[in-house]
Amino acid sequence: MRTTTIGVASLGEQIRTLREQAKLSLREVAGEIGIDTSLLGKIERNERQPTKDQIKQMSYFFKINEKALMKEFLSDQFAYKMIEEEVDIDTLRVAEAKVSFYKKSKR
Amino acid sequence: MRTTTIGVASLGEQIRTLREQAKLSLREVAGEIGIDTSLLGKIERNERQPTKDQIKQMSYFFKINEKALMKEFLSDQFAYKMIEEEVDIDTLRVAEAKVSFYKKSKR
DNA sequence: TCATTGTGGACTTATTTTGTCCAAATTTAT
DNA sequence: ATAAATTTGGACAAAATAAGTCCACAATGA
Repeated sequence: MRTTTIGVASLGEQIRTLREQAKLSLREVAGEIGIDTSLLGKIERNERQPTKDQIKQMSYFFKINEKALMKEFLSDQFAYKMIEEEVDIDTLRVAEAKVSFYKKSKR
Repeated sequence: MRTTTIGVASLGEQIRTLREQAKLSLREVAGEIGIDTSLLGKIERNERQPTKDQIKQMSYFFKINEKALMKEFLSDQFAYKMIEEEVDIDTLRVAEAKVSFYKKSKR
C-alpha cells in the first residue's frame, strides 16, 4: 500500500521533476523560457516564486495544463503562509465560504 | 431560519462593524491605533490590507482574539486571490495536504 | 449653516520580491 | 585525475507591489 505522501510536492519540486524526466539541464530549460539559469534553479528550490508569465511558459514548454500548475502555485503559497502565521487549518474552510460568498456578491 | 450568509464577511466589514457597535468615529479609532483616518477607512473598505501590527492593535482595542482576526485576514486574502486567478476550489484541498506535509517534513 | 465624519484620488515612501552576476562547489564525462 | 558542464549560494541592483499621507470634496446631522 502506498503512503499518503504520494502526490504532495512543492511547485519547485514538481518543476524539477519535469525537467529531470526530460533529461534537460537548467541552462537548456532556462534558455528556452527566457530566464537566467540561476533563477530557474532558485524556483526549483522554492527560493523564488515564478511569475504568472513564467508559469505559462513552463506549462507550454513541458506541455502540461496551465491551470494545474497555477493551482500548485497558489496552494503552495497558501500553505507556506499558514505555517508562517501559525493559523489553524480551519482558515481554509473560512476561505472557501468567502469565495462562494464573494462570487455571489459580484452578480 | 437564518440564511447561509450569516457569519461571512470580509475583514474590513468586520472591523467596521466592531467600530460602529462601539459607536466610534474613524478618527477616534484611528487615533487610538496610531494610523491615519483615511487609512482606517480604506482598510474597512478593503482597499488596504492591515499590517500584522495593525491587526494586533485592533484586536487589543476591540478586545477580540488576535488569532481569530488573523484568520479572517488570511482567509480573505486567499479568497480574493483564488477569484482573481480563477482557480477552482480544490486548490484549498491541495493547500491543506501541503500544510500537513510540510509540517511533517520540518521535524 | 456650521461642524464633524467619511470618501476618493493622486502622490510619496517603504517594503517586498524578482532578477542578475559571478564565484565556489558539485557532478559528470573523458 | 582532470577537464567540462552543471548546479548552488550570496550579494547586490532593479522592478513591482503595497502602505501610508495629504487634501479636497461629499455626505451627514446637530
